[in-house]
Amino acid sequence: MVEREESESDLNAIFGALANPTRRALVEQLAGGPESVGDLAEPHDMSLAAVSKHLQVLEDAGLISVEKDGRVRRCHLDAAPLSDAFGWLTRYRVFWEDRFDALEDHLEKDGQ
Amino acid sequence: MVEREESESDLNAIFGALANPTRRALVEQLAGGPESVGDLAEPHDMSLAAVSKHLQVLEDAGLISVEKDGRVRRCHLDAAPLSDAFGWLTRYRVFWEDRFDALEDHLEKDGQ
DNA sequence: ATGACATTCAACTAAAAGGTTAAATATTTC
DNA sequence: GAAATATTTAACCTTTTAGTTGAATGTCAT
Repeated sequence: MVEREESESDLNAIFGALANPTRRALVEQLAGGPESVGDLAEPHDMSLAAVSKHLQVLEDAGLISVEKDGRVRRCHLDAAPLSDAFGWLTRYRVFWEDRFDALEDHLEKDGQ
Repeated sequence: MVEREESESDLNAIFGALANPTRRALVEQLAGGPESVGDLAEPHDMSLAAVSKHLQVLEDAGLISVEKDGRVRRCHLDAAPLSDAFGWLTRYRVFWEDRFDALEDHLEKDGQ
């Protein structure tokens, strides 16, 4: 039984990780499947070291895990912690419910 | 050609706003109804000026709006932008539902 | 008009974030 | 074992964040 609670620090780390566009892009990339650090870094206009740091932030937030495979580090998405963020937001869903219907339509039409 | 409904800067601001526990607490307070800056600040162990700055961050993210009422500024929740964050997270929902399928249980137990 | 009240602004500080380049650490290949 | 590859670490820089205190602003009550 995996007990996941929304601790303050978890939400700090998770929302903090998602507050950066490079890190959100990395999550999107990893949604397509595991990738090496180098491959993840390639589309980004910054040094490999910078991307490596972003990946560390994502790992600290529990959003990715890194598997050592020879000299390559293969990253894969571990999206479960996002459910904590999702859960927090859900509390306030009632405040935008009118817009929520439109959002669902939008996601159904354009989604994935 | 990254087509996205939510603009980068919006998500940066929204997730960034939520990455801080004081600001999440302020959102929770405002979920109960509009409150003055002073009342909002009272439970927090920091100066009024600090809370005022946090409220400014929330306002910049579009999460609250402030109405001038005499010498009091009354803040009210404007949670609609949270649906953008919700929408972003929804894309990855499949990644944690596949593995855990426990979100609903989780929300039922801890949530509301 | 004076004073109390509610809030912001300004100036400052310390720490964290986001980036750089160069060197270090593994690991594979020749 | 030397060179090439993949990635991290270290040192550094600049900007942002989160807080402080004290002065300024605007409004209400007397």
